Amino acid sequence: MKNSDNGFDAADAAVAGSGANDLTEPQNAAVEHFEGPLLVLAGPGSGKTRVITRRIARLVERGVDPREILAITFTNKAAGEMGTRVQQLLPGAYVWVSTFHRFCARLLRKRPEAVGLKTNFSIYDTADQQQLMKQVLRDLDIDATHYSPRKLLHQIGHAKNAMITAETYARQFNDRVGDHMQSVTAKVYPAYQRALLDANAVDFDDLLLHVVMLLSENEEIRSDLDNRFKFVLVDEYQDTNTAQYTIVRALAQDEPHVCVTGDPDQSIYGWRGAKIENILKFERDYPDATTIRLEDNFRSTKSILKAADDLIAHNVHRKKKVLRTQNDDGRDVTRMRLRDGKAEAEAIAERIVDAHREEGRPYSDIAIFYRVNALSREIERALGRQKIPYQVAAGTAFYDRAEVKDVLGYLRLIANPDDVVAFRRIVNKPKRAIGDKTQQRVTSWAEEQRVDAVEASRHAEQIKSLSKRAATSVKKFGALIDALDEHAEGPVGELMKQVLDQTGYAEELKNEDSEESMQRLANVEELLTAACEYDREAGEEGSLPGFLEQTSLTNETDTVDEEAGKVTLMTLHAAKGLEFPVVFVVAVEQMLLPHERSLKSHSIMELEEERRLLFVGITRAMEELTLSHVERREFRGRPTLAVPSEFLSEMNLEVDDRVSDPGRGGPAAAEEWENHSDFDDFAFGDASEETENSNEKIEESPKAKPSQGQPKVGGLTTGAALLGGGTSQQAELRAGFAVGDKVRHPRYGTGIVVETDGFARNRRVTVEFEDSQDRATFVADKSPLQPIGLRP
DNA sequence: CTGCTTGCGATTTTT
DNA sequence: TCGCAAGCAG
Repeated sequence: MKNSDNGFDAADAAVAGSGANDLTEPQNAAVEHFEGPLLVLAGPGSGKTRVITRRIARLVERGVDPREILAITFTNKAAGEMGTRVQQLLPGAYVWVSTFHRFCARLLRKRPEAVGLKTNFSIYDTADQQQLMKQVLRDLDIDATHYSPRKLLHQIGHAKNAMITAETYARQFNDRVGDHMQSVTAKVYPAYQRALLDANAVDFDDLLLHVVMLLSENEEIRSDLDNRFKFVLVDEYQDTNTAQYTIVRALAQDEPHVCVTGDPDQSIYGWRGAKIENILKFERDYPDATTIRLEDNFRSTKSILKAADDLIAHNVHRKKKVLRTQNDDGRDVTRMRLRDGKAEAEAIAERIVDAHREEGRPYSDIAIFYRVNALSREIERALGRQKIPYQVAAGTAFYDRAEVKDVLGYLRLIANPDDVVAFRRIVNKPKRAIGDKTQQRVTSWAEEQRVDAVEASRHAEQIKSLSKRAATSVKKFGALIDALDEHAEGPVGELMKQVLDQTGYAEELKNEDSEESMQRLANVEELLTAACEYDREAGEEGSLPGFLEQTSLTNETDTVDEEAGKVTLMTLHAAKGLEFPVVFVVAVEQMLLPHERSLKSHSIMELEEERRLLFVGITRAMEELTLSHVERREFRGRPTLAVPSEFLSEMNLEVDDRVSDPGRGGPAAAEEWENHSDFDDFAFGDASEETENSNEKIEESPKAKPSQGQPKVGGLTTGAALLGGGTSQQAELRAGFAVGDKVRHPRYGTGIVVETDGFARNRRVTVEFEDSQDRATFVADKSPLQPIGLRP
């Protein structure tokens, strides 16, 4: 495996961007562009990262002070890589390369009081957020079963992404009747923010949002930073959310030398609040912007690029962009059809064995992508059977492991005694007989007395509600923290050793002496190593909050070995930014890719994001690409009929049908499957389930319910609905289907209307689907059929 | 206060 | 089907 644009060559260092001709013309133009806003639209594999680093080098060469340059990325990995490469081009020069979140954390550490924080604030991850939210709900007496912390946090996160503060949100939805969720959120959001502030903590979104506030309310700070960072570079600009966008704008107001790079066609994080519009409207935001397109692809074969181009051309909300390459045609891109998930996994495993044995492909050249993690299982099994080494790029991130979080919890509480989530996490770990009730009593007493939880523990005997026993335990805990506090100012490694030792945490793991506990002990030791490493690297600058910040903002999930000699399995999302000679994308099926959820939303934007996701997957491939789909897929234990993805028919692919192939899965097996009771449920949708079901496919045979009398809207044929007889505009559209119309069904994909029958509510349309070659009849009024394209 | 059981719920996840 | 989280007995 390689990271895209990772091929750092000696030439880079030697020429240091001095206009050498190892760059294409547009690449060179981007490097040479000096002042003023610059938009670089970079197609996949077009050498974007290389351009950015060279551009930074060139700026310095022109006399720009490296300290006036700020480069922002989304991931630590990208920041690290960019930092190293800049370092190689400009030895010794200090250019600030950082992620958005780290950048914001740094700013907030400098001016925490401006947003109501203290400098030692904690950074909460999603688990911490949920923990805190649970307490908030308990305090507000809100039923957590109907209003799950997860969902409420989702709402809040959404609002934060759109830069809606708690106050604004509350004002907007307080008196409004309607959406339950929103009115509950209106109550919960301010309380949650209050709780965060009380805990002297921020969540990831707050990191950005607080900075937005800081910059918008303090013109002095803003202009200072604007002038300090004369040149701002932002990578993956298509993934910025509203808060990030606002921050960039604030830093590029007086000195609008801002260079953003990205590819709208690779925007796949809309669901996380990323606004693809940010990059699309850049030229409007900065009217004198220069736009450069990097359209030469150095990665893929012509066949692969053609498939990618054909696919993405179907997106309507898009800036047209050419994809071209000097590379060979290469092998055809294959569309492989199999009987079921097992056959699919097996076929891929066999193909990999072949490629490895016959063609001498190293396993590390090969990657398998899927839409959802759950799909990795079957593939892992097949690879295991064939004894193919593989690695799954997902798994629980290192810092998400319980034992790691526990140890960090102690450090967090020592650094920030207000951190109630940390307090509650570790106060009874290992077991100290301080249960939920006791914890509750301690924290609420602390709140009343306006002291932190640790201070409350020190005075446990004063807490009237506690039993003598409980008070003793709690007081002991307070003394423990005091003892550990002694080491707070020293090296983090030393402090951590003391924590492991004095709390009895390490001992408990040792005593358990199971396979699992050994692993956990090893993880804890790894954390200790990381702490010592931090001490060494940070030197004088090192501090406990500094270490904690690093761990909170680092996801060690980047532990995918590049040269491990293993096949790599990962989600399509995780694949962004990587490249592999051989790529398989599995389960290219309706309901999976595009995913069910985007289909149900009936939103073109969401469907297009799914298409971009496949686009990203396809463009990772350098030489060989196989997209597979199956006839039936078992999902969550239920067998389901699978329909080829509508995206497949948007490309012109070589078909490899392993179902019709005799010897592989006979009709007998198929029948058995179809007799499964779930099948009926699936294909024909049962009225008893939901009336608004999307499965109102009627039997092809005239077994379907006969027309139950004509509607009393004589005269008008299809017009009834068209004139408003329907229930909604959607119904109007649906009822108006005519033979020859192109339509889309969320489950079956795209097709052509071949027959219509009945009127108004009973209007039925028969559609022939492109991919399954199946015909199906629907009640137009009730089906989720959507017209596509304009009727002549 | 802890250990077990049942039940629900379920994409994607840069920080 | 599976994994975690809330809910009850000892």
